[in-house]
Amino acid sequence: MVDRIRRIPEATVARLPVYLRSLAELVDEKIATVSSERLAEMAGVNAAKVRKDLSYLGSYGTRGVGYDVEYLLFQMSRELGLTHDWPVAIVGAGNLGQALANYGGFTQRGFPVAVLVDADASKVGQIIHGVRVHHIDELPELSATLGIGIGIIATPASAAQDVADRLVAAGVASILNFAPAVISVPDGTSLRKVDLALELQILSFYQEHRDLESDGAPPHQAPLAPG
Amino acid sequence: MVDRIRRIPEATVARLPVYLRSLAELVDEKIATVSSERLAEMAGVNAAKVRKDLSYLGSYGTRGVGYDVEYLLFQMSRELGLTHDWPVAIVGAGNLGQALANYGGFTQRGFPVAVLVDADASKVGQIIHGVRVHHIDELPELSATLGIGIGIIATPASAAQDVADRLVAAGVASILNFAPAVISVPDGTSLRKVDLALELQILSFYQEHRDLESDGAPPHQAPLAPG
DNA sequence: CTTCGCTTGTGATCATGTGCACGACCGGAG
DNA sequence: CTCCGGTCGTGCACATGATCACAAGCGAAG
Repeated sequence: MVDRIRRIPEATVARLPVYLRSLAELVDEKIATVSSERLAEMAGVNAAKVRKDLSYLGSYGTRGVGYDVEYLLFQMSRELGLTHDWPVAIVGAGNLGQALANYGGFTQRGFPVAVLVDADASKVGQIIHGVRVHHIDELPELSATLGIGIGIIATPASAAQDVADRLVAAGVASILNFAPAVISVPDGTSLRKVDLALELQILSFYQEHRDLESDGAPPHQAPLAPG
Repeated sequence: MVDRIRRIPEATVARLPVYLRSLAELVDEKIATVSSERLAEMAGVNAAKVRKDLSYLGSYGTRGVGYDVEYLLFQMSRELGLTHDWPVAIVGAGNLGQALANYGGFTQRGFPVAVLVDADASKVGQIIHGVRVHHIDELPELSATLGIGIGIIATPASAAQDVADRLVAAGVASILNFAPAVISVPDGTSLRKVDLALELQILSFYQEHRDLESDGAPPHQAPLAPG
């Protein structure tokens, strides 16, 4: 592979964080090197896939030995852009928004909740888990001042598209959407979604079909998220 | 297509709930028929994909006209197993578990939270949003009595695999995992995961690479979840 | 220096998913 | 009855992703 022509496949990108977490566990256990096979087991994937995925990052392994855990962890963090913090803005200070602000896992993993934003003036000024609620009209200034890199949409579905537009207008190029709605963003903006009801409905489908197909057909395999 | 040989592709299954939501909107707007093109726009996908996806359910469209909204909605609900409720058990009554129990969207969409379960005896007996907390050892009886179809893991990562094993042992064949850990389940059990930190890290990757590649390379397209 | 066991990196193959293009078919107009 | 605009259903080609299998390369032992 030539040096800088590594366009990393989307499917691989989605797995890198899983490897990262596995590597972090290995560091905790003071394990210095790891084989693709062991890493595959920890990440719940196939060993060949691990090797191919890691090869997109560069040739960081040693044949006959494996991968140096700390070095690989560092390289992967660098590739994922986790060597610095990404301040996050949560839009929507309702149930979900508050719960997300309360969830400590974000800050701990380099995504500090810098600000909560809501359209409801009566919520502005409240402090939730140490984070102040601002009015959504302040988004552009807040984004610039706080260096917001990622916006999280935690509003009702009806407001989601408008909020997405405002985030884009405020210069936020990465959006995580929790609202049960399809939203569209311009090219150059990344959008991912988390939809709980959707996940449950997918589970429902497979369960229902397991129940129905009690005749000879082979059982469904456990289907995992598309990434 | 012969009558009952419709093995629906995984990618299609993941899109069905999105179509379902779009159809529900159309019903609200009293719209009787819809073309694949319109539905595609609402669901944020390609029209040909819509037609192919829907064709797996059967030939429910009319050439020159489109799809009957209500009829298609009914057929899709049936296929997804949404004609009856799926009682859900949430394992872990901490921050996340309580937030999930509070989230009304589940019950509303046919997934009532039947019970909260925790290993901490001091939490047992509490009522959270109308749902009583039981001890995790009671899982088998609860599962049978309440007809639990789906288990939601909302525990710390360290407990996730053990909880999954207990759910499977209690006869729960569909699991939604919120814990940031890879867990494995036997064949015949469906497993899906929701990992917030992972989503943020994926966004971080693309943002970092947009920032870096300010030279001639074409911009990344907004990457959506693999389904 | 040579051999040997082990593990990586990757070419090749197969499976799955996407998108186009077009024939099949419907309903309405004349 | 025939024509015609419109939309579905699907065969086909292409893109992406998963898996296999194996040569290349490393380190240790003798």
